[in-house]
Amino acid sequence: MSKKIKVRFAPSPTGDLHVGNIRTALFDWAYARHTGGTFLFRIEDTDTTRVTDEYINAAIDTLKWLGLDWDEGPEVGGDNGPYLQSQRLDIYAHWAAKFIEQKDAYHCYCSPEELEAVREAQRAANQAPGYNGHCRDLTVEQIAAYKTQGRAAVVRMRMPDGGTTFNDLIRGEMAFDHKFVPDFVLVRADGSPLYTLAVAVDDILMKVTHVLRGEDLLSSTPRQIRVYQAMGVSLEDYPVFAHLPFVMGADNAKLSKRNGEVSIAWYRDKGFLPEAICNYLALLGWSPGDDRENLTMKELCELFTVEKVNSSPARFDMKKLEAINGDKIRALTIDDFLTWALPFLIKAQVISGAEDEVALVKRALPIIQERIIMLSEIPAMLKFLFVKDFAIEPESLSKVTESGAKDVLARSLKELEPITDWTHEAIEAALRASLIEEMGLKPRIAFGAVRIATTGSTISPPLFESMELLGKAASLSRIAAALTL
RNA sequence: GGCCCCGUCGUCUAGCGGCCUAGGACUCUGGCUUCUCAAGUCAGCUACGAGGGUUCGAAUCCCUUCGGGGCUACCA
Repeated sequence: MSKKIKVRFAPSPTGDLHVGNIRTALFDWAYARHTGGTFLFRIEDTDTTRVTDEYINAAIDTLKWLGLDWDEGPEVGGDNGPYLQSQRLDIYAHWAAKFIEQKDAYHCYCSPEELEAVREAQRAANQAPGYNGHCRDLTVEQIAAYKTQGRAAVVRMRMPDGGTTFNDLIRGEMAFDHKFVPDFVLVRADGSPLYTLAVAVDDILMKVTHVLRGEDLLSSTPRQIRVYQAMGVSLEDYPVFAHLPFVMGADNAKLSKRNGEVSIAWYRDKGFLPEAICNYLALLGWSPGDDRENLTMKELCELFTVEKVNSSPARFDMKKLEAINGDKIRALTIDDFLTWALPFLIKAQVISGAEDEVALVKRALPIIQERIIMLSEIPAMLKFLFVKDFAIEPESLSKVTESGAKDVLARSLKELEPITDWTHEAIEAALRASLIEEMGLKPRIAFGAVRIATTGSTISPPLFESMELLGKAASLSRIAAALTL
């Protein structure tokens, strides 16, 4: 029996989680769910100068919002915690000491300045910059001398001659010659651990079986494997690696602040649905193999396999995300749509959230559902139903003050006044009979004038439905008001 | 510079030696529908980076080349 699959997502929250992080998290999660395995969430906060509590909490919040639930990690706990590396310092210290004792690692007394000088020289000589092994085999006298100078040492892993090979699930057989993998630092001079130590130790201790991560970590894999060896892990207990291709910005550079929106918080504020974001991101670097594209989270889990992940990088395309978001919004039930819409309307101060307002919003949602691609468009679309100080947008004013329009409005007023059952059918029947048939006007001209008078804009939800929602009193008073302009 | 990864329409992709005069989706263009805007629907544009091989046959295999990206930290 093969062991149960455990996939981990281990971000280093040095800022808000961005699109690339989330795509990785999504794949990690989907793979765990697909295989019936465990999804583990770990915070890599060994770089205390860059990771903050605020970012950690934001990361937790973002994953929850997206619906990527984890089985082990912050808040939910688990048998292999703690899941914040900053709380596991003693564990790393133990292994670092052991590595030194085993001579797998050694103290390096070179100062940052000296190392930089070496690299500078290497660059000048057109050589590959990298640690030159200066402190690999210091004598006791040399060590004593350094100590007398008061030098603090880092712990460096000794890379043996030879190479490392491993099978990447996405890229196949990978081979790295140790000539190009210099001895690397495990522990800083102040005693704090580095990612290089912590990832490897944690993946083993937390019994992670599959490491799916960004391809930027591909060339650091031999270092992780070196740590497994030093830990005495047997080959069959090494995690399996799969290096995901990048998500890039429009100009082919890595996605960044200046190159497309990266922060998931931005997408949330804009009114993208989590399911749309996940659906779109899943299609970046992966496809189910057939022509299916509109997938629910459930279908995603059922269909997702690492083998189907592409090896080439993908460009982020906002237009396609928008298209998918529009699809997802249209697929929402009215109750769900209402739940998503309300916060946007309240935040924009279109409504306060009162019961009668919510009821009206609920009636109005069906007519705007197929007209928006983002939830943030809702306030502008429904504003006309709620504004106290109604005013026609300046750029459309002329279309309602011209004499032809005046005739249309005057006639409309006359025809609408007697209507007792204020429904869009009755409104439409009355206006069509008078404006189109009797006055012989083109619908777009006639209805255009009424639209501007009642909704304040040339663009609105369907006119008759809008007027029904607005109510008879408000509709008539707005038309009457337009007549006086 | 060195090491590594990658290369099919504008974009995301299907394709894993013959089913490909390369399919789907988004975008774009045009038509239909139509009270505006959408939605829907129909049609169209556009791709195997280049050059060599291997083969009866290559987008699919090999080599070279060009192009893009990553790593080369006491970041992750």
